[in-house]
Amino acid sequence: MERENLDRNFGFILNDVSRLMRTTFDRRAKSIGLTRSQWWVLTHLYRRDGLVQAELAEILEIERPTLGRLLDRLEAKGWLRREPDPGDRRVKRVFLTDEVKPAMKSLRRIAADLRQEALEGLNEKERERLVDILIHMKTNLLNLPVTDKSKT
Amino acid sequence: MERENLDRNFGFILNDVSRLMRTTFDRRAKSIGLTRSQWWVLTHLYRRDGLVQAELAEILEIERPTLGRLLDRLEAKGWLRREPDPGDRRVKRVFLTDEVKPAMKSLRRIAADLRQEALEGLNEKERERLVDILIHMKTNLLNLPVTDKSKT
DNA sequence: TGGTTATAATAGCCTTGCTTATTATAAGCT
DNA sequence: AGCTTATAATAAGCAAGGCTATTATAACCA
Repeated sequence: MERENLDRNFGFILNDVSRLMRTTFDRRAKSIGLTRSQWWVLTHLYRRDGLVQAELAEILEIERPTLGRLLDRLEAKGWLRREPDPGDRRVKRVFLTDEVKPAMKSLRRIAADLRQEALEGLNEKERERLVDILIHMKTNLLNLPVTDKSKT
Repeated sequence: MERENLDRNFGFILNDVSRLMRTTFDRRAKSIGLTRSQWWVLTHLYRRDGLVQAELAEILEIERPTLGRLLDRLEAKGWLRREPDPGDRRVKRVFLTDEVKPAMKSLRRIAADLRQEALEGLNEKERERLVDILIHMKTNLLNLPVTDKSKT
């Protein structure tokens, strides 16, 4: 047991697969000028335009400063704009610009293709099972106590 | 189909799970002063000390500059040292220092605990199946053509 | 031998994560 | 009203990915 099989360490395979999906997507989307993370932001705004930054960060499950910088870049490139909230001067609401729509279509296609290629050779049942397992794991991880727990 | 279910987009769930594993590990390992990526480097060196940087990057499946900076930090903190190769002056070989061994034990424990917690509620068969699926996906992704393929 | 090609490591730049700390503004309480 | 607490956004700093370009050295070949 000193010699666990590193090649089947699922934590790192998970990491590898996740990284490969991200980098492949980013390479393919490069000509459009968007990364996968940026596309994901736009996708959510596309469904619910005018969100407050804090809400959007919550939905995307990333920290607010992380989202802040993503929005900086997206705004600089003209994909969205931030507008002050009339009722609360701390708040900024985020709105997509019109340039977004056509790009979204290409990106959705890139995403769908990549998903298809990644899952090639797995039948529908296996795919469903995979998603179920991942959701299960995510729930496990979100329910971990925040504290160190190096005892037990 | 305009309204695909974002919550079951496996690419992003995968990303979430991977990120949660990483950040949880890193928080727990913080007191030791190592990150998960750094631990992974040490783990491989522990098995094969004295590797050339390029070989190590290949094994870890990360780019050489990425590894280079990881090694910078690890070297600065005294976990390893780089030594010139006597036969090829371009090459540096990487060796663990003695401080590493005790830390490795704690980290292996943190990793095992986390793995256990993440997989809680999944039986052995499901776990095996998960790893099989992930390896399958990884193979798919590694075999993708490098080119853009926005046709097809 | 000398010129070209290939390889190892690194520098430099960009993105996206997380943390912690600041600043401005709201909300809530006495 | 005024004080305290909470919240929104951002700044600043660190880590780890990627990519491209540089530099030093080997290897190859003519």
